[in-house]
Amino acid sequence: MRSTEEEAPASADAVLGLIRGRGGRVTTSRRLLVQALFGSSGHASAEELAEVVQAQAPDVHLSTIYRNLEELERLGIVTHAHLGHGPATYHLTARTHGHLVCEVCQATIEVPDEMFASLSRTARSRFGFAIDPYHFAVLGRCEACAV
Amino acid sequence: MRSTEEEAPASADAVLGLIRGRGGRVTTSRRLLVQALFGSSGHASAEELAEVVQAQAPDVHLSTIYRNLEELERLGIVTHAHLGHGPATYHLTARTHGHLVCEVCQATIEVPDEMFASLSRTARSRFGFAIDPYHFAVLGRCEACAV
DNA sequence: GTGCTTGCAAACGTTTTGCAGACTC
DNA sequence: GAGTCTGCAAAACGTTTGCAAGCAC
Repeated sequence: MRSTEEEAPASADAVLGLIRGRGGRVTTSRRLLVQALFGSSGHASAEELAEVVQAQAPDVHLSTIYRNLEELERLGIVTHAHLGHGPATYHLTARTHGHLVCEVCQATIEVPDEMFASLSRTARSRFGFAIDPYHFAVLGRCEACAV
Repeated sequence: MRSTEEEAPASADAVLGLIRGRGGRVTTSRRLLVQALFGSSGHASAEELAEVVQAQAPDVHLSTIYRNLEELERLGIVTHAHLGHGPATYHLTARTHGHLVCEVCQATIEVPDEMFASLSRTARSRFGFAIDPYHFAVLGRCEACAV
């Protein structure tokens, strides 16, 4: 379901090497951003990542974070997900996983891939459609907020 | 899965009666909006609904459409769904259904409820989570855009 | 006349873009 | 030095809000 294009770079340095290999420049903002991604639990918005980066380099602008995240997505290193309303969250592609998000309290449950196996199979056989269960969370109500 | 609170009003007039019954006023913009919803195929954005309304009453403002849609959602008559990036779509609650949306070409497939039965069961038993498969579409790739 | 509703304008939060200067290679 | 990357400011997008005037009841 998750295709490993090449190998996923396992360290910040490996990612920076990949950037350099493609003719890109290794700048302070990029180094710090990649480090922030490796250090993040996996649900960081652009703004949160910016704060981590800015702790070390206060002048890095939010638009630079967005531009670099976009570039990292093009390289397949980063993936974004939408967990309901509010900002998108960014994480290393290797750490991708599905989410259940409560519409009421915003609680987020990370779910194992096999939960989508049946839906995935049916969508493919009935509609030729390959679902990507990671891009948008599945909304609903958690136990505490049940109606 | 879909609870019929009272009966779903079956006509524009019935909806307007419901509004009046709650102390609300039946205004031109409301009448036209409700008619637009009954006339719509079911995937209309606020802006598209505004255009339909404005064909008859050009001065109706987009913000009025948003306020009225909000009110209709409070009454349980209207539901909105997010089909990927871009604006939300609004439709009569009675016409709610799930969606598969292609990340590449935006093609939208309406899917029968039972496609989510297995996911729904597993989410409930494993996490006590009641999924709402209508609020956010399931993204992926359609047959034509498969990788 | 009461008070709900409206149009307008302005703000919102998230993300994107144009530009001239700064930096990596 | 060539060309990429940056900060800043401003715009874009969909949506929400404050306000005074306008309309349904």
